[in-house]
Amino acid sequence: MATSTPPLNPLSSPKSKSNNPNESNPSPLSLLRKCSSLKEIKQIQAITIKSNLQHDISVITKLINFCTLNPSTTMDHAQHLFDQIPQPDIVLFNTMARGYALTNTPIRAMTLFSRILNLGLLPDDYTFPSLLKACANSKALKEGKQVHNLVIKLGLHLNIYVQPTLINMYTECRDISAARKVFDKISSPCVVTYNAMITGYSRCSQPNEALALFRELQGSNLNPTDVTMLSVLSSCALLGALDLGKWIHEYIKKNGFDEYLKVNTALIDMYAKCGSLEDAVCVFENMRFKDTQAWSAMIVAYAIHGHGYKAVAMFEDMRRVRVRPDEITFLGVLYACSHTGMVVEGCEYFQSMSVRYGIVPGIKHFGCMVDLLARAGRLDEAYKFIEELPLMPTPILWRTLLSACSSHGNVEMGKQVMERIFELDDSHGGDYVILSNMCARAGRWEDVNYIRKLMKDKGVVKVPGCSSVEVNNVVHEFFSGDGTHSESRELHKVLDQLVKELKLIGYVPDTSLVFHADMREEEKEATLRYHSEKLAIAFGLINTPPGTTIRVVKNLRVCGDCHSAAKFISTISNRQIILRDIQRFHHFKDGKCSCGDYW
DNA sequence: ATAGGGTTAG
Repeated sequence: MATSTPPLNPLSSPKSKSNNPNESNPSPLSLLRKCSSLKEIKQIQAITIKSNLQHDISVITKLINFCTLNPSTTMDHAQHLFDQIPQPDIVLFNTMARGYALTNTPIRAMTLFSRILNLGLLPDDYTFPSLLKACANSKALKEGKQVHNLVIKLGLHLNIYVQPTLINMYTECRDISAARKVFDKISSPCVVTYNAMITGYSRCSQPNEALALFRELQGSNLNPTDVTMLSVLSSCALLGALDLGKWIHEYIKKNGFDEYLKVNTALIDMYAKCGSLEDAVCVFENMRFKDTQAWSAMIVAYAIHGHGYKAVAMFEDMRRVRVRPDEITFLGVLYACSHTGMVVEGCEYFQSMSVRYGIVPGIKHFGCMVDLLARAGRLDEAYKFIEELPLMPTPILWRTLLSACSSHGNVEMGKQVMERIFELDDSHGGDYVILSNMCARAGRWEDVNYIRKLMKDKGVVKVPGCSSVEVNNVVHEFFSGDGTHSESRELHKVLDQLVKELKLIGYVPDTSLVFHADMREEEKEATLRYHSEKLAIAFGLINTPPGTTIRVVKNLRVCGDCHSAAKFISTISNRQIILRDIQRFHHFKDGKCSCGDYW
């Protein structure tokens, strides 16, 4: 009878099924070959019904497990199968929980968990990794802690599969100290647990801690893995420390990790973010096989270095060799367009994203579009664009528009936008600073005073500007007006002299950017002169041999006056200055910047 | 039958 069914490829062989239908252990599971599409799963399901196995819990578990191989399209079906089982066992629950964790539907996972407890079933070491992953995905710290408590109660905190997910849950919920507490209690962590902790540090922007733990791992008798290298490279990228990154690259080559596709992608990212586009290109070109992620990393690399046209050309190459772009590729392309003023092209790519590739634009794509329009001065269109969004706008979208209002000097719209931001979040110091600077430049001092008072009343603080420069493998940090660095006195003198020389070749300090309205002109100039970027550049100038490129990393957007000064410094000192700010790179050379002043 | 850490964007 089985032979009369139409040919079905997922079946291993119809013959074996009719061999011994009533033997004690015919293992119907052996008939099920791995499959993941809904169509294949339904075909197999039809066979289980024919063989009257649709109530066999192990068969259904297997089917549901197939659904978790491709969960985004098959989990609804899994749910359907699951609902028909009157008394699921713990294995079936675990399988479902895994699917929910992978589809990012943590609430369903937690509901499942309550059901397990209510039924009096005992969750085991297979249950918790999925549950914790679900909590991590949804950043549900409260639920995560509950699960953690139960893990301890059941004595499963020693399980090597549970430990990394516990750490991962805490770091994804941004509770890094809780994660570290878990880590410290483990007597001999395995390499996966180390990786979870190192990754946690880098995801929480604590690259130095990540690197310290990597060194500890090197000192142990465990061997780092490719995953370790991904997090370590990500940490180098955060620091912008090129020399360190190069050292890690050597280590990667020596240990054969350069065979891994993802490690190479992370290398491209690291080199790009450490300011060496050439090295990023070199890694990319040496890759034998390039996937979507590798292409995306390279597109982003060109984009953040101001080579918008090159980034777009890369995208066209990618299409030519038939690598499918994903939502992140498009973020890179749109970013490139907005930072190069390619408004028409940007709009076209935005359209083609959904029309040709079926990618639903997310909030970040909309953010790129706001930036694209607003940067180009089409402020009204950008405003309308945000208002007509199918999603709830985040303060980030309005903030993007606010920056553009500032660079285009549109105070009226700036105020309007600020109101919209305040409806959502009034605790962001940077917003006040932008608006205040705008008003100051327009000479509206009463507005400036009002904004300052508002900040004071609400207790809003602005993030201090901080710039760092790497000299002889040591990263030196400077804060605005900083007098703490050991060489600061000398540095101030150097800057005083430097600014005098810069003025001779045409530099004019832009004192309208100084926040305090009631300062005298000389005081304002002095404040400007000791901005963190300038301190870092000056430190680089006096501590490196002539002609060396100076690489500076800043935590905020570069200030307009420092941008202007850096151009003049590149001329006067005959140096290349590469400055990474929170958004992108500025390459200063011969009095010009790679951003073309479009920022 | 079921299980851990992951790059690219922001």
